[in-house]
Amino acid sequence: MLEPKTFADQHRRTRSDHAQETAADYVEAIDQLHAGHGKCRVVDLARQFDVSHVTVTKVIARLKREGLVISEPYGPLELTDAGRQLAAKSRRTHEIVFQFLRAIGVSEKVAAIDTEGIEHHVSRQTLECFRRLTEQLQGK
Amino acid sequence: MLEPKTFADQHRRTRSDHAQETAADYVEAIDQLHAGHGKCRVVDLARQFDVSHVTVTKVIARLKREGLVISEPYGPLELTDAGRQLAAKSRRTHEIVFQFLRAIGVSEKVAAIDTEGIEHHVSRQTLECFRRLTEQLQGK
DNA sequence: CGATTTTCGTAGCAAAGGCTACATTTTCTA
DNA sequence: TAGAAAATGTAGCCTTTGCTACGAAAATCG
Repeated sequence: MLEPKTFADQHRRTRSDHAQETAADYVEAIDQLHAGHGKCRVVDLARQFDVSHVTVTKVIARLKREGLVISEPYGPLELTDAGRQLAAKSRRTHEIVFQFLRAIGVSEKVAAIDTEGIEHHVSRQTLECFRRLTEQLQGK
Repeated sequence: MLEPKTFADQHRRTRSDHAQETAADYVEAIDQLHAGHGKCRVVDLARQFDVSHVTVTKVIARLKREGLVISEPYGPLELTDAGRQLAAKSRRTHEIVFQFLRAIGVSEKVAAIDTEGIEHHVSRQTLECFRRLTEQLQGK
């Protein structure tokens, strides 16, 4: 066990999962850009996240090390199976949180922003409560 | 400009406010430890956040530079007025989020954890929706 | 085809927040 | 009060995620 990532421990969660959040954001974006233009380039992500292409390159390098992304020099970015799985999971969570915020009365614009921040910090249990309440509120 | 700029604007927020989140967490903790034992020491924060005392020292050094904390060598940590204000605001937000999660059915344990993650990403508008819905659900 | 523009890679720097190891100061206790 | 224990400080290193600057590769345009 190289990394003691025992997330069973409770207090550790809020701190150092930042890299994991970034990973989720990136694969989600790659997935969506793929669905849109059919391909994803470094410069697309740079524009989307409003960072320099260098920052994107560095994050992508890490995601490649972690087996989430594949690409060749000057080539488009592709997700691995693991990358696609993470993207799908992120997208589902994102959607549940967003719909929940809309359902409780948050405006579309603000909900879009807050979802970005919240989605990485919602446990399975809370997510289920979100989904249930969204149904209830919509069922009215 | 192929992509709408709103995306970039949204992501800018989720990215680099980490230092501000840390500041809020720290002053909140300092405030609560103060309320508890009457004083707060580096080692208390180290235990609370489960990091080394060195990490705490470094964060505190930043918070001192930013005028949120005051302390003398080997002395206890004190909040400035600005620090207390931030702590109070953080505590209010924390409480609203926590009570909201409890109200929608999240267990106390999980709510405590998720609140830590969520509280820094909730806009004023969303917070107001949380508060309103909590009232409604409790009013039943 | 050549030239320009766009995209990408690399080098090097900074800030935050992690760590260990070791020195120092305070505090506790025998 | 002397010595041990606890707390704090300092030095030095790492990783992530930012940046600018500059050069190389690809794509586009004339």
